[in-house]
This record gives sequence, C-alpha cells and structure tokens, in this order.
Amino acid sequence: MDTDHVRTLLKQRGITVTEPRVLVLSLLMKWDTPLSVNDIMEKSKHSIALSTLYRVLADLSSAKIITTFSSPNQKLLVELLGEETEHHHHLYCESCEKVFDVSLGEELEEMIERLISKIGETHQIDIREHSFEMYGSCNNTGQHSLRRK
Amino acid sequence: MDTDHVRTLLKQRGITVTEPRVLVLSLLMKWDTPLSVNDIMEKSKHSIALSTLYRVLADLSSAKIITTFSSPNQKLLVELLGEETEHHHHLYCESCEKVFDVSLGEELEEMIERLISKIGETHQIDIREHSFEMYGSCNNTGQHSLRRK
DNA sequence: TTAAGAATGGGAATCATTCTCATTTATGTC
DNA sequence: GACATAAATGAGAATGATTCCCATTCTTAA
Repeated sequence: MDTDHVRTLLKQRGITVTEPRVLVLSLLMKWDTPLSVNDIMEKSKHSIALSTLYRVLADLSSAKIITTFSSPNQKLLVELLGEETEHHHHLYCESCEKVFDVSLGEELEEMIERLISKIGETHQIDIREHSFEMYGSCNNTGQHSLRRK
Repeated sequence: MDTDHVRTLLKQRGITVTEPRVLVLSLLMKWDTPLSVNDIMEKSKHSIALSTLYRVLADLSSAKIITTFSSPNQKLLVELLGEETEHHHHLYCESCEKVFDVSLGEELEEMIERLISKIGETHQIDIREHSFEMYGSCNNTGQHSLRRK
C-alpha cells in the first residue's frame, strides 16, 4: 500500500509521521467514505489503542487533514479533507447505515451564504460555520437501525 | 403557575399526567427557549430524578409535545413543539452559549425541499428529515465556550 | 375507594470519550 | 548509523452522559 503518499502528506503538514497516523489515513483513503471510530478499530484489526486513535483523530483534525462530525446516533465520524475536497453535506441512511456526501450546487450554496449573512446581522452574531444534514432510508429491508442500541 | 394548561395538554395527547411531566413542560413554557438536561435539573432545583427526566423527555418526544436535538458540544437540548411551532433551524452562539430559533423563509425552504427530493432520487433514499444549523459567536467577550470542557 | 397498570426514584450499569503516566518511537545532530 | 530529546503511544483508570433495573409510589378508570 502506498503509505508513501500518506507519509509525505504528514511531513508537508509539519506533524510527525507515526504508525497510527499513517494507518488511520491509509484506511480513510482505502475506503473513501466517512468512517466511525469503531470502523477504524475493526478495519485496523485493533492494532491501535483506542486512546491513541482518539488522539490521532484530534491531531489530524488540527492539522486540517481530516474533519470529524457526528452521525444522528451521536457517533463520531471521520472524513478525509483533501485540498480538492469541496464544501459538502451529509445524507444518512437509517436502513443501510451509510453516509453519503452531497453537494448542493453553487446556486443554492450562494443563496444559503447570502441568507446566513442576513441571519448573522439580524442576531448580531458572526456565523462562521453551518451544516445541512439529511436523514432518510433506502428500500433495503434487512436493516440495522442508526439509533443507538 | 398555569399547570392547568399543561395538564390539559397531556390529557389531550393521551398520556398520563404526572408531576415530573408537568414540571418539565412548565419550565419549557416559562423559559421559552431550548433547555438542556442540566438546565432543567437546575431550574427544577433537582426535584426530579435524573433517570426520570430522561424518561420524561423520551415520553414527551414520542407524544410529539417536545423535540430534542443536540448542541454542537453534543448535549441534549429540549424544545417545546406547539401546534403553532413552524419548521425552523438553530443558530448556536459559542460565546454566550445561547441557541436561537431561525426561520429561513418560505422561498428558501421550498428550494430546499425541491433540492432534497432531487437528492433523494439520486441516491434512491427516502429523505424524511433534514437539519440546518449555524454556528457563530456574538461580540460578548467574557465568554464560556460551547466546546466540551 | 380500590385494583391494575403506569411512572418514579435512586443507584448500578453502560458506552463513548478523555486523562494519566510509564514506556516507546521519531527526528535532528554529530 | 548512534544518540539525546521531544513527541507519541499503549493500557487502563477516570469521567460524563445516558440507560437500565427494580422496588415503591402515583394515576386512572370503574
């Protein structure tokens, strides 16, 4: 596997290259979809300590290499943040438990931007971030539930 | 205090009228803003058991009398859901820790609806809910942080 | 008023996340 | 390439929110 790519990335961002960090990034690249903490533990066959994983995620987040967000059942999800990654949103499927990246398109994003600055003025609040998430379910029947437990 | 109103409401919705439920609803009416579990505990002077509070919130949720959602620091927030309550979104202020209800306006909501059904088709997912949240901070300086700890 | 079911209180259990600290690893220098 | 130093890791304990359990207490409807 091309851990070289990942190692270079870490160096570029000025953080030290360690096995757990390389492993986490490789997994995210390999699967190319948001992964949960448990996903990462399983896919790495528990070769990283859980506490290390949380620290690695925090480190990679501050280095802006990944972002984290929460699924509807309040679990931490992790996603790569490439230079090419554009602003997007998430669609959660309850039945198959997948998370899809969704782009709204320029026109709507611009409208939202305008709206947000208006709302910011109204409330005298400097809005620096927004999220737009969608929840639904596909037709697959043999489903798990997204809800906790 | 007009617990009568609240009692009637509970009866109307067909769930039994109990002190904890009445208390929680009265508090939400009195403060007319989303409250966290801790807010409710404090404002009720800990006269309800924590476990009861969680159960009451679950019960009132299924009865569609309240809704719950999570703040950016992952704390449960509770909000009244009147018949008159219209679809709205939330704006979180990091510095003063307040949550504001925000309506987007018909035009934008309609656009969003159309967009959502298109996205649903694309992904073959029946989208039944969406959320749009904004995060920012007001100019108040002596602030608490919303982030956990 | 009373019986039967529903809800509560309180504490234990659970689950995700964070912390602590002794040990190991990465990096820059010689 | 070996070394010293700072940085990161592993393992388990601690924390905090939420859920569970069960004996006791309310509500409701007759």
